Amino acid sequence: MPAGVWYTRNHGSSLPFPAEPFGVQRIRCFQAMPDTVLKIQPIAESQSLKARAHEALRAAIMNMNIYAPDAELKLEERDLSLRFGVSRTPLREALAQLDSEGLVRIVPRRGIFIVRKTKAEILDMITVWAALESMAARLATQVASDAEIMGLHALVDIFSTDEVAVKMGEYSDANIKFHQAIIGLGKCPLLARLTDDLFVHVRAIRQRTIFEQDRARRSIIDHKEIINALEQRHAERAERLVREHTLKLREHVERYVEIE
Amino acid sequence: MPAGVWYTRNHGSSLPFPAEPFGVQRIRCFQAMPDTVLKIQPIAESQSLKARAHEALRAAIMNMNIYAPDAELKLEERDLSLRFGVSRTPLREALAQLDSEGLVRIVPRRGIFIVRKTKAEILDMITVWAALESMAARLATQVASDAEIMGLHALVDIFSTDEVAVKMGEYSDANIKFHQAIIGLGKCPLLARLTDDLFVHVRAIRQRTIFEQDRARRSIIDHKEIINALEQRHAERAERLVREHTLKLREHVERYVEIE
DNA sequence: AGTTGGCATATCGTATACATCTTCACAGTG
DNA sequence: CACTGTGAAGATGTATACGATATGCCAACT
Repeated sequence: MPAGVWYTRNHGSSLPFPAEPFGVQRIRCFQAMPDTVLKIQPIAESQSLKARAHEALRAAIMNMNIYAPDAELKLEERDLSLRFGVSRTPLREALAQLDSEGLVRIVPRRGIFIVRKTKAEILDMITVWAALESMAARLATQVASDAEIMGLHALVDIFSTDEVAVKMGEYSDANIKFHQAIIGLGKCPLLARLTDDLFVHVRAIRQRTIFEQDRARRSIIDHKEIINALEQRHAERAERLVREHTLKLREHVERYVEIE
Repeated sequence: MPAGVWYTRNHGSSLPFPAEPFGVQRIRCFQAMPDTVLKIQPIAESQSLKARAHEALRAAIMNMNIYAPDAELKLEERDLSLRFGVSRTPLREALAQLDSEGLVRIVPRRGIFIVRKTKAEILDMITVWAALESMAARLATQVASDAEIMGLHALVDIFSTDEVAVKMGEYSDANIKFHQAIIGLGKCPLLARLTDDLFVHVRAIRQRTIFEQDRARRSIIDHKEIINALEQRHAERAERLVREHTLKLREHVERYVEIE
């Protein structure tokens, strides 16, 4: 058994269990594998309070309709601290991260506010989304498997262009999943991470606008064309269709949507 | 003088001076303007220690060649705390931000490490850069002024394709500025912010590769074509040229550059 | 000789304490 | 009546304290 294995195991992870200070007990964590060589899989890093607070806050904000007129946008550290049961320190570190992700804004000495984007910022986000998703589509034509591309049909075909009006809620979900799926097919983790940060806001807009002005029906048509381009491995076309599709959303928002 | 002016002035900013707690003294900040109406420009927010630490660390990391074999990648909180002259708390908040920006990685209980990207991650970053800059080019054809586009010549024309070999250092700078300029012309702040996060790494790669294999000469040719497309307000072409130009870099890195 | 166990030290994560600033209300003044 | 100044209360920014864990060294053992 090479010594390096143990270093690998130890590197970059502290233990997920609260108390287990003994080397011997650590070894017990390793279960005998059927293979002849011990296969080490990295242990999930112990979630620091900071990390957990970050996750919880992010989830909470994403589940909240921040564009509702009566949305409570101010966060109070002491309140959060009490509700999470941790002190302000890890909380503030989590908030600092959310700040640089653009989800909240820390105004020195004034407080922490959930960010409600202005219309201009939302248009920017849609633009960036178009750039990223269209690149993902381009990549997908090169790296996605046929099966993966085929999987997209499930998010589109069940809705005929007529049925859409009936299954509104479902289609809104499927619509959003479709776009996420394309980004996934690009197999570029950074692309996925960046769109994650935009997701809260773009999702809210997609949900809000999908049933305005016949957009759902046209959306399905676009999606089918996109799948087709991907299936044909036509990079330029797939990229262009995705970009144009998202820029249509941008156009629609610019013309018809009033924020606040 | 409308009362609202004062609110505007006070909102979202505390004072940039260390000690000035009196309203009367604050009023002295306002200088008489030639116009009849007092023009208020928002005062830069008082830099919290956190913000300053963030800025300083970011600058320090960006000025460091993190890909040098002997680069010191581990950061120690106490050391930084002493050198900055602030306590660990604001420092840690700054580091939490740098972590979510991807510039450093906080490994619980192990320390804080400046992130050295893997080759795969660098390829991803270049890909994303291509997506963003090409979108910026598209936007630039619509929103940039003629004068702004003309300004790009300054970063290209001074280097003839022959001279490039001579003025290596200068061209490396100009090359990078050219790409930043294009992104600026898109006038989409989000686009600029996202590329900022990629900048450290992409810049390092551009600097490292620009003089390999005749790339500088070809780069100038590409840049001239890009300017031309922008001048003609040809969105599709500008976008395509920028994308292809950056994807050439990606290709080059993938083939010839070894990271670590 | 190489490996294991124990201990000291340094560093990190978190909690708490303190200083400062903002906010809000109300009294005072023209 | 409107505006300005004052003060208390609450919230934030920062410093420090403390417990827990990782690391490195040295001795003991196989």
